[in-house]
Amino acid sequence: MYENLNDQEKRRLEELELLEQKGINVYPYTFAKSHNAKFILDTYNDEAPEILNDVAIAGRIMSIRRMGKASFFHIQDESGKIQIYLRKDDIPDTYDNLKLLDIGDIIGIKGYAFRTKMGEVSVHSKEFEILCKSLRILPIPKEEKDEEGNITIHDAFADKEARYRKRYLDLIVNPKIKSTFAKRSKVISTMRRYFEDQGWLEVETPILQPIYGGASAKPFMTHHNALDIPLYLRIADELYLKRLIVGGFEGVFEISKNFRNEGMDKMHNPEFTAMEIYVAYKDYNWMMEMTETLLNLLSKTINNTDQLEYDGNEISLALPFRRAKMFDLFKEYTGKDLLGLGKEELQAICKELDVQVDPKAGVMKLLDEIFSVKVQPNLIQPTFVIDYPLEMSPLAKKHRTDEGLVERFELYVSGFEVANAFSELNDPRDQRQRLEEQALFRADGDEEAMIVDEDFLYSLEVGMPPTSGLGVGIDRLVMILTGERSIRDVLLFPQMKPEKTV
RNA sequence: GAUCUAGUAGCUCAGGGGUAGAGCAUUUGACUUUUAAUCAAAGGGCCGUAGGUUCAAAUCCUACCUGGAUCACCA
Repeated sequence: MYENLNDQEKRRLEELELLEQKGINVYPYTFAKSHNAKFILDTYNDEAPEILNDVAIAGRIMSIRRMGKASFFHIQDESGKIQIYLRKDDIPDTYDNLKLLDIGDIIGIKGYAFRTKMGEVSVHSKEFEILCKSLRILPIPKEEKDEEGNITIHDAFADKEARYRKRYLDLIVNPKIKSTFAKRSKVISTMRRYFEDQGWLEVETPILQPIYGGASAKPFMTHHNALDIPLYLRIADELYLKRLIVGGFEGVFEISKNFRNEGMDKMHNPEFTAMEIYVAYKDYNWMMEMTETLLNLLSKTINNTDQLEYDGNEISLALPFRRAKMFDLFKEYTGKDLLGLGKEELQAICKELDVQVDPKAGVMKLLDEIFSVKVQPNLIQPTFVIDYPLEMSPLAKKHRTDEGLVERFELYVSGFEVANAFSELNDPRDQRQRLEEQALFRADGDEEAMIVDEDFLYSLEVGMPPTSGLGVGIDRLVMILTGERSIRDVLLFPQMKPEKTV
């Protein structure tokens, strides 16, 4: 049954069997915890230790120091670590069973809190109970505390591959990362509550879609056996959420996974969490205010401040955020007015600016390239980039005054995109024309161009009120708010190449 | 996809053609307020995988596998 065990693991299995031979249930059903570690450490009072005279705590053994007839363990629960003290005099019948415990086992302790001679608040155990035996070895680091209380970690479990593949080990031995995921959870719950408070409705739309759309991306494909049809995993929620605005909801949002069959790097995971929201009778100006208010709220809720540090930069999420027209930013960072320029002119400018481009690239691609290289890295402080060229944005409404542009913004923080929003295109004639253009790009070999979705067009023909929509990349937002540089560090289980044993 | 770089004990790493190394972890013994506990002794390895060069390969060469970094692709 267990064949590839090393000597340490075999010994643990033997210990488990020994405990069972003594009639001990190594995997019992419950344990009545009364406190967690942090509570005891926070509330222990040398003047009145009796208030913690009767505590029951449980956790995973993280260190063992046996001293003959007395032992010190550290156990770790969700809140943190606490030391426990066990003495043969207190538990003469079971003390020897401690020898059959290892780092990684989970135990329950009943006893009282006290402070040791060395000054550490601990729990003096009157009873202990095994709650789970661990058969595998944890990569436990050693912590050294100097006289000022500074902790130095030795032999940290730092191998990124191992940490991502075995996240449970990472969480056990690097408990600090828990706070990243607690913050992630709080970002989502705060956002959800904010939207609900405005009266907007959280909805769920299909992940399996016969026609995918709402973004320029390559999809994952699957197959439904009973219907014998291909289905695609969604790349965006947009087209379904807009149908709901057509249906009469005036504010809908969805927080969900999207899937894109593209490259992976520290900004991209094949599945990622997006929040999309659509609000009727609003435009992108209103949406900018909502977005900056939301981000400011999130930062204050998660980090208690609207200031943050990311990638060595001090970033202020104080209101309002900067708004800058895309073509003004081009002027600012390249010194050139690119508005209305053709392909040859842009190619010449790329050469002059030393921006490498594909010779086949069209006007949009050239603009995009110049933007990514010359403008984007400068957008450290939160900046709404507004008013994009029409061809870049097939679902956005034409600008009310500027020919050739659409009412769109993208929010950049620390040089990367966090949010994307439009005044949504609701003229069905214009929408049909734009999607048909996409179909031409597609026929021309652009795998990411959008597909004509007749039912979506039908819904616009039924009529969608003026609407503004926003999409936020939750993973990137969490990166910003937690200071993490890689998307893998804000995903509990990032996608990895399968391990091959060749 | 390209380039660079890494893979050696459970963990963190050293070794760079000639007997496989350290610290921690583990085992045994001592120790009833220790805390990187300490002291004494012991066990533990397909040196990522497969080929090649060589009298001899963890070490040199080639390919592959799996990471990391940078770039490319990509909202």
